[in-house]
Amino acid sequence: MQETQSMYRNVNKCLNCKIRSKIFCAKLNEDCLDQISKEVRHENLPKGSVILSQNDDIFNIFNIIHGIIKVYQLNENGDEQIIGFLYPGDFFGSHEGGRYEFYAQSITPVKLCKIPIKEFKKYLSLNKELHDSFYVAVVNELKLARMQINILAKYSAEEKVLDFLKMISVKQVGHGQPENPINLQMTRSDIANYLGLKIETVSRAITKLRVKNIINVNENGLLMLN
Amino acid sequence: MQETQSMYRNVNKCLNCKIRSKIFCAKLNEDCLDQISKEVRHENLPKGSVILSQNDDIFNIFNIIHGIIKVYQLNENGDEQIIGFLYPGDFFGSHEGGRYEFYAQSITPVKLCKIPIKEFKKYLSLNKELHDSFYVAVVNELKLARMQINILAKYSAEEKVLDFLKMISVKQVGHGQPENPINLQMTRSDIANYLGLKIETVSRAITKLRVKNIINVNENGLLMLN
DNA sequence: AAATTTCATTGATTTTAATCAAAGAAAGTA
DNA sequence: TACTTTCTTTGATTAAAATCAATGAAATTT
Repeated sequence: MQETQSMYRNVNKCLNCKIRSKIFCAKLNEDCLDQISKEVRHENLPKGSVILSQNDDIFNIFNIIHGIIKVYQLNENGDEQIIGFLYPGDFFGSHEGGRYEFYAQSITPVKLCKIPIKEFKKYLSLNKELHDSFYVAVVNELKLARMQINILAKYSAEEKVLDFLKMISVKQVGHGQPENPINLQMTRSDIANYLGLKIETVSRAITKLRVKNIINVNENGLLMLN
Repeated sequence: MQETQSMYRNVNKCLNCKIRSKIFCAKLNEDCLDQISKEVRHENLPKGSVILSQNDDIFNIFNIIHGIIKVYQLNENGDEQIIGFLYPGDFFGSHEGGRYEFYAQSITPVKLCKIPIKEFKKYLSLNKELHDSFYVAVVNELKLARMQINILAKYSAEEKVLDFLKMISVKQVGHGQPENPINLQMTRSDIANYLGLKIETVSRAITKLRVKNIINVNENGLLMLN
């Protein structure tokens, strides 16, 4: 009896999942969802939580239900290098080689869906569509990485910062939010790191863009692209 | 009779391929190699040839048999942004979405193995290992892209150039050559572009590294990492 | 081989971003 | 609420890379 209750609760977790249509779980039929919902755990974590670390063994993959995560690597000097920001509907943690390739840390409070990789791999090998959606996910990561390369290679700080703001705006739209205002949840320090700049330079670039009326600040202090 | 001759010639092309063990073709059995060798074409191209262009429909995928290729995108200002250099044994041209994601241009004379994607896809769907090796290839591209991000985000030109030289050295070793001397087939302009610097800055950085004895120039004028 | 073009290095100057420093704003804690 | 800490902006100065310019070296063409 208790088992049945628990089952139903779990089925609901996946069947009623708000981000399911956006993620690879959209490829799973009801039977699969039924089974896998027993394995997934929802986790609520405060801002600043390190969810996974580079080189750790992979035990779980994660979907972001809400909140924002920054993804970074440590370079050979031990310095953090941010390589991306993840939003609701994004997933992370799957890699060839069995070890995580980066650190993932929440920059807002987050709600995550945590799936044990061991259980999940069973469905991967059975479901070609599901398998393909992982391939597409990596291809997408590659596109984002190359977008970052194109931004980093720009010569002026102003261009880099403007491109960054546009990128976040586009990301927002992709996650069902309006393109303006730009919800910069990350700190200036995170932006600077992502762009290969110093925080003062980012701050001054934003000021210059405002003076040039390329962006402006709305009544709530949020940035707007003009 | 002529048909048979032609067949044998083609079989030999793949069976005797020098880079086969390094690439996805290693996953094909003799039967497959036999069949596919009828479809592949070898192409010898001079330095400076544009092999494929961003947004073109994908008709072929390519393996590099020898020579070096630069891969670049055009940014929104129409400027070239180099996102990688490819060496013998590297393959390129496969993408989700049916269109090439970048330009590929030879920076030395090259010999390529050209495989029609339409024919090749038949084997892909039948051979899981082959399919997986494509996934691994994308994951590898992603690793390289993130390596470039880590280099681009560095604050000093000297660090960027040194990291670049080390990267090329490691690439050489991965392709069976010694780590020294460093065979920089690309121009200073290409290096500068890859690193988000100007050619004069690259040149000066190399001079500084030499003065500091971090690198030196051998009798043939080639760079050596100390 | 000579001429031309492309590529690489170095110098002088200008522009830009980093650094150092301080103050103001926002967020978190007692 | 007051206090503390963190984050952001702005100013002054320094350091680094871009730009402008010229020369030298290498590769390509005739």
